[in-house]
Amino acid sequence: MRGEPKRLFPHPSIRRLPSYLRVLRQLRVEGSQKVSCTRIARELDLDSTQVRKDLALTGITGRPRIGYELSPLIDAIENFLGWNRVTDAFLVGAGSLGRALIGYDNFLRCGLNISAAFDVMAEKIGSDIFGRKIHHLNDMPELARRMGVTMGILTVPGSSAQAAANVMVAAGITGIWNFAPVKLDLPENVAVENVELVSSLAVLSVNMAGK
Amino acid sequence: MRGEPKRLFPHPSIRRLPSYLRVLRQLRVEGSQKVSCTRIARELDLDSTQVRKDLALTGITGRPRIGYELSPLIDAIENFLGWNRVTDAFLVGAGSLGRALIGYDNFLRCGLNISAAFDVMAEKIGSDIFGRKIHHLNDMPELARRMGVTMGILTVPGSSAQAAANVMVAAGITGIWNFAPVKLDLPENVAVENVELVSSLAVLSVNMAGK
DNA sequence: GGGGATGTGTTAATATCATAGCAAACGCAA
DNA sequence: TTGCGTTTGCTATGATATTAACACATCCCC
Repeated sequence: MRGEPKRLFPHPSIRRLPSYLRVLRQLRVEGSQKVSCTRIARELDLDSTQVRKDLALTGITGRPRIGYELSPLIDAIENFLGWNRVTDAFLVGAGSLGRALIGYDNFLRCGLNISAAFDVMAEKIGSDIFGRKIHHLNDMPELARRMGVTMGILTVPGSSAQAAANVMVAAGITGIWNFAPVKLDLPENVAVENVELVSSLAVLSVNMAGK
Repeated sequence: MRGEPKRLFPHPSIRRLPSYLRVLRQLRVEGSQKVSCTRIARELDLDSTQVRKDLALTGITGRPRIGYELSPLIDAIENFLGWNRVTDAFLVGAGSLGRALIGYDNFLRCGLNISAAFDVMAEKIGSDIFGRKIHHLNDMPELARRMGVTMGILTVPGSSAQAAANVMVAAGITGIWNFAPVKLDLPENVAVENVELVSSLAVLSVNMAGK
């Protein structure tokens, strides 16, 4: 038996939505006002039926022979993902990966604002990365409470990930974006999304070997 | 119709193998000499049957009531993934993400050695990151040929990703680990693995919203 | 030695996801 | 207005992946 008993929406679909958003925004910049699934599918090398199904679960509806109106569609996807509002997040682990994520301006389009960073190394505390202050991890509970932050990004080494996650949970974090190569042990009510870079590398490795 | 017609091994299984490897190495450090699927499954919150099946495709075999011998199992997985040998790779895009990847020592355990970096910004050329020289992208073909490098890591902004990828292909790269939020248009014989960070964020977003 | 507990390997069943097929909706051109 | 081609939305088929079921092998304890 696994963690989540039922899934409301298919994971693969959710993972594809951001790429749809990308091409839709691009098309809008280019001046389009409507778009067909066929077009999106061609752009991303997917099946058009699949695109249609994915879009359907955002609740939007298209018109035969026309397709979808671009702006409402973009709004629908953003709304579905909760990216139409800005979500503040705290980053834990001000190493080079953390620095890279803070500087990654693409997240703004996803409604993600990394409002502060945390670490435990004394020499880092007080300095800042791209304008975000680095605080001591111990100050997180108070700051999270005061600023109402519930999302955390974990970019510490694997060896200290669980300990850091514990502090985050104690601070009231309910969603952790975990970049550490560790299976975190967390309460039921905390959502986790693991970014396993090496898993991705593994796929590339076997694909290259198979050619 | 999609790109790859047939897949030799199930993707989900391949993606899980590195986490098994992590657990197994940890157990070895702790002094174990054998391990059961049940144990691994518990450690990672998976189904034991699934673990057994995944391990089976590396070709190794266990013994009832005993489990698997640790070291041969680790070797089998590493061998399956091609991580028992060092693979040199070139990194394109010496921004903060590129820097983070170069400094990520975990890749050594995956047989990945980022041997040089490339960029197009004049002020970066000639300097180095963690001991890796930054060359001009135009020098890549010659260096790739000379050093026999066939794997590339793409960490440039989306807007310049396709152009950079074209240079990589021309340089003889046959596998691209793509961190740019773009669907690359590449020849048939080049393997790509896309790391879509925002897809991962999307999943976290809807999971948090659903709690 | 002889149960019992545990763990593998395999086959079968289920759930999930992707793909194909088709009718109805609609704009466009004649 | 009428026929044609396109595109949606739905249904059903097929592929893949996960979970369950079970027979057999091995060790431990008695």
